Amino acid sequence: MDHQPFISPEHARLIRRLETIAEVGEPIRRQIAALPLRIKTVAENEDIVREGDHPRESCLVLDGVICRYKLVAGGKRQILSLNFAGDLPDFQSLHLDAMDHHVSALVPSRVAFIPHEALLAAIHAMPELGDLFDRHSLIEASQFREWIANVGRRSALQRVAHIFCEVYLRMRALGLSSGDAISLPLTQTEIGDATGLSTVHVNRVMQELRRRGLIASNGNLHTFSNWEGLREAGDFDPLYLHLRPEARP
Amino acid sequence: MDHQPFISPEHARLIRRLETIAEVGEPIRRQIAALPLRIKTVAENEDIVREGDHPRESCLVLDGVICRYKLVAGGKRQILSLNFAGDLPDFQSLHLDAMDHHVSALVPSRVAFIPHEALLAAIHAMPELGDLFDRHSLIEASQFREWIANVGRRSALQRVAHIFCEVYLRMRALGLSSGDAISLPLTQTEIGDATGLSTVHVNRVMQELRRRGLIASNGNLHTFSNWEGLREAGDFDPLYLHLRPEARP
DNA sequence: CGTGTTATTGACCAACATCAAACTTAGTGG
DNA sequence: CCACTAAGTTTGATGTTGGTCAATAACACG
Repeated sequence: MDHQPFISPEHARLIRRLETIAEVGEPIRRQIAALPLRIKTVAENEDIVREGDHPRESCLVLDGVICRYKLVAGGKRQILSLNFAGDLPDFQSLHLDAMDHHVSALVPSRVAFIPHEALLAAIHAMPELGDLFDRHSLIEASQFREWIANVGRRSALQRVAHIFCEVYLRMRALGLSSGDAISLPLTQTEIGDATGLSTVHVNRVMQELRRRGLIASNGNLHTFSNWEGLREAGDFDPLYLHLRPEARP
Repeated sequence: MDHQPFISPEHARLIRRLETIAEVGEPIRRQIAALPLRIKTVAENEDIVREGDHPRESCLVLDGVICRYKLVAGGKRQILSLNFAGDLPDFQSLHLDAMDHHVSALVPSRVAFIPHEALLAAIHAMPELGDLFDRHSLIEASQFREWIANVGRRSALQRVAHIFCEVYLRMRALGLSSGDAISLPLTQTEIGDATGLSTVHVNRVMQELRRRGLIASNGNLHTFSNWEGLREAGDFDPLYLHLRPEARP
């Protein structure tokens, strides 16, 4: 009879992440635990992968905050996603040869690279793992869709409130929250790049959110004591995150 | 020795679509050709799938123009994608139980429904088909990312030019263009819903694009005789479409 | 302490939204 | 064939959200 295999804290990050969206059985855990990881520390604002690259490994976030972004004519930046421990921000490179965006660290972070061939072998050996990654990718696409609606059709205040709602729920599902608070080291410029707003306007919106008692910020610690109010202000419906019932609010 | 299997025009749509992003070998064609299709005609503005639904089949576009959209607080609509013959606008429902957006027809269209169990069986029988669908889904996610940047960080004129560039290249890859022109029955309100702009402003931007000689519209027929100019005006780089070399400009 | 980054403020401005009306076009039924 | 209608386009006037610029304040860190 098999005993419990050793699972490193790094592999555990990925397992925990996948558990937020589906049940992860023992055989899959084992398969994941056997993936080779090349661990790397990245500095603040260091690009991990750049647009046009042809990566041969995918990146797993271990600690810190990673973002994906694009630059448009005129040098303006659009952040496409925020990623935390367990996320796979360039899983796509497994099936697409060229990167269509950059991946970078917003704060000093730790990531692990998993060779594509190891991922393919693991998926081949256990198709259920492939299903899990499929689900992961499709949920990510769902998050992108919500962001299109967010920057396309919501007011500045709604956009900022919405992004805080999303990040709060996702971090909570990953066990990265403390009660109704999260530690999120984002500058107002970065919030603007994620919501399509200017830094100055983000500042004014944040003040308004604080004034309304929807967000209390103390440095990087953001507290949401009036979740229902924030949810409403941000026109937020968590359906699109497709979280498992266990990971939902 | 095997003879060529019969491939219906409906199945051929899907094969042609997949050929725009990867090589599709004979065994895969056969697998696709065996998929059961339930064909349906849909009226203009008819919802094919609604947010919250739990579909048990995925929808293949055969003819017409389909869009996905979300509604935000205040009733404003954001179009998330435009889909043409061969597209699978709710392939995701294969792995995600609840729809997080609506799918609807912008003009009278024809679609086919493929039962999830048939898709799963086909993928199980031929994992390469699964890889192909994975690639399809990941490219779709890439398009969503580009749309985030489009509505988030580009000017009105850039947004509209960009969307025409994308649609032109995609339709051309599918064989739906006639030289440097496409027939695209979109109202200016719909263009606004796709770009996060008001109808009135879309009208003014379209006039400017015509004035500059970048788009010539005659009813639904849009001609792009100055592709390079349009590309530049829209800050458009086709990399994110991940088209096969054969399908590129 | 000095230095660099981030947050905040105020003044001003531009892009785009909104509102309302006129115009065009494509059916549609008598 | 011709009103009649509905949908879409276009125009003008006006309003608002959010951008830009520039300066100051608050922090963090060596």
